[in-house]
Amino acid sequence: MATIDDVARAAGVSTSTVSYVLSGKRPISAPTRARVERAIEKLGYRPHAGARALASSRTNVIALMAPLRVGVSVPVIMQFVAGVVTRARDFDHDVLLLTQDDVSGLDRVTSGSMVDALVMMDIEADDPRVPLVAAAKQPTVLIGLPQDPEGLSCVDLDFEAAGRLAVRHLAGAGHTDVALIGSPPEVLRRHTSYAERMMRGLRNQAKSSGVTVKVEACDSTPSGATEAVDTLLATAPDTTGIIVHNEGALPHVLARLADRGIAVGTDMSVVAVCPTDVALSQRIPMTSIDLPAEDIGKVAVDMVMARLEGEQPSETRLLAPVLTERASSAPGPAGALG
Amino acid sequence: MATIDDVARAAGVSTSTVSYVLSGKRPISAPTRARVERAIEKLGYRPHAGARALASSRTNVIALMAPLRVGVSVPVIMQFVAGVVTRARDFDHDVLLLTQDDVSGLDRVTSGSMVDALVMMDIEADDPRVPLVAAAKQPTVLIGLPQDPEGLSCVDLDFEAAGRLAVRHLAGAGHTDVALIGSPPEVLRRHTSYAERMMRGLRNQAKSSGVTVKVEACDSTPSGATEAVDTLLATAPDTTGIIVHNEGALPHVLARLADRGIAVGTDMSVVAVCPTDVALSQRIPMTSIDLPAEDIGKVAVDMVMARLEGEQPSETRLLAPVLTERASSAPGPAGALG
DNA sequence: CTAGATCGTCGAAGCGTTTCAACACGCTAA
DNA sequence: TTAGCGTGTTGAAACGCTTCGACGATCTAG
Repeated sequence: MATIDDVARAAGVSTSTVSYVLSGKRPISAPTRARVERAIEKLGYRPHAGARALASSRTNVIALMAPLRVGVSVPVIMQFVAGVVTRARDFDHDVLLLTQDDVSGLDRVTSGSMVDALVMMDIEADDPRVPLVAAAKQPTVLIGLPQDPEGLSCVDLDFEAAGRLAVRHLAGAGHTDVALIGSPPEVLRRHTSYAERMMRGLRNQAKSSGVTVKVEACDSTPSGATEAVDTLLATAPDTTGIIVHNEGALPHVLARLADRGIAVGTDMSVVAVCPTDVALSQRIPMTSIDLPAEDIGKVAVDMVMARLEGEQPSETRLLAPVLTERASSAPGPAGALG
Repeated sequence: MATIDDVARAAGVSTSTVSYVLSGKRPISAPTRARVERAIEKLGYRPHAGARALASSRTNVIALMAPLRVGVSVPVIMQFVAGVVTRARDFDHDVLLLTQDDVSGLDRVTSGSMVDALVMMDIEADDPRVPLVAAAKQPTVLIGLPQDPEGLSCVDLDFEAAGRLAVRHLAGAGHTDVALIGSPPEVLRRHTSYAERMMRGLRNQAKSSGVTVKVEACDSTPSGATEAVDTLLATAPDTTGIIVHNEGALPHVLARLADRGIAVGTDMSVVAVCPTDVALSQRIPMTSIDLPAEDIGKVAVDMVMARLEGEQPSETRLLAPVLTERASSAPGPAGALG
């Protein structure tokens, strides 16, 4: 492999000149720059990442910690990851992938100066990783909200607004008895922030819209979904609007409704909270509040890069929810009000 | 951050002694080792990854190129990735994630010495990336088979054997008219190796088992699946056994069969080729040939590490398929033969 | 015409490791 | 007694880059 000295020799300049051509940190005359660039081209020169990191304390790599296992919906994770990786490239950075459970990896990559910054997904209310990254010298952005986001950068969908929006949509269409089929019980038990924020928005809006709202936890399995639907219809038989905030369960919820002879979009309005492509790949196109996973990933990178460049203060950004009406929802018993 | 020199000073030894304690490449007496380890502990010392990479030409990072976008099934990708990342950790390596379309990333990470080795997923018959990695100084393992695997390390499920196994299962249960609902047309058009290997196995076994086999390409969408099922039943109405090799379409294939009043597991036997968890999360538990994505990812890492350590020759490993019988298949018109 | 900026380039000192050659020491064998 | 050996440790030279201070040369203002 050619080194920067080889390039310098070939171009008849000093090592530092080549470096400055590469980094643009000092002005270089056009002819010199051209000579250097030609030499780089001819030798197929690539700077050695390790040497660069050593000299500059910059690796041009960011760490992404993602839940590669159970729990969160797989398509959502993939979209986050895709968003992070592609946006990182826009900033000339690569992505080192860490698994959620590899907590020691945090120390490894931060103390070992393997990365310039971190992005962590799937933050829980009382996440053990949060104190670790708060102590690290690298800036971090969390996707999701911990209990106390003080001094941390966070980004997420505004689930509270999403809850309100979903209820407002159904209430506006004349539904008076609505329900949420939500996250699995263990997610609720961990007080995961997005589930709680969703419910808060839901309940507040229900109160002010004058509708009732029943909440069912739901495992992301066929049987979990069946059970949730059956329990719901047994305990709240007047329900005509359902909000599903659980991508894994969604197809099975729809299947169970169909099995029971309930026509979604006619007898029952269903609003899903999920990525658009998931909403569109159900048995009927779902009215949905988009979970813009890829966008959130991109915003996370934007934020972490901003903190890397200038000394931006930490901030929390909650993305406004957008509801798109499709075939799964329709006016309810009281008719459209809006 | 403490450096190796700080540790040496604190322990009253030379820098190189600390290095040898860390690497174990030279014998160090027990008392000295203990002093050094105590100093490391006390100072919270972590070697600087860049400095290490520069001096040793080893980064302890491997690159993983994964299709983060359309096409291949998302759960499968995630499982590959999870397998690669967890196994890499067993070898004290981290994973740098590259997207499939970032072809220039190959040059960046190899020429820039950012990684020690590469793993590439979703290889196509005539993949433009293959010549690039063949020229790189880092060893590479491909998940999937290119046209000509000469001199390359590859690993994949033995799809040809899987095709045979699926037909043997159905034929053995007395089915005489079977069908494949397979990959999307564009995948077939690219002559993607796994699809072709599957069909080859299927056809060979059909011939020797004396059953007919009809093949339908199928988009991974609700409408694509509906269309495939309808066409199949129109052109081959005697079909009693279907092999589905398309996870995205699987739920919609089952839904369409149900809509047409065909009872899967009774009127129609269906064998899926997909990860076990996908097989289990359908409306009924599917008889399936497991696509052991996580295992394949792990094997890929094992292979690439072997090539990194010793100078192992390249090899191709095809994992034997395993069929698990569940509720979606049953004896056919001719009764069980086995 | 000169003092001072400005521009373009250079030399050299790091950055924090690994690793090679060398060496001191206590053994064993002759 | 000494030559030779293995063991444990050291000093110093890389590794390939960035960046700081310095220095001519050229331009500008007074």
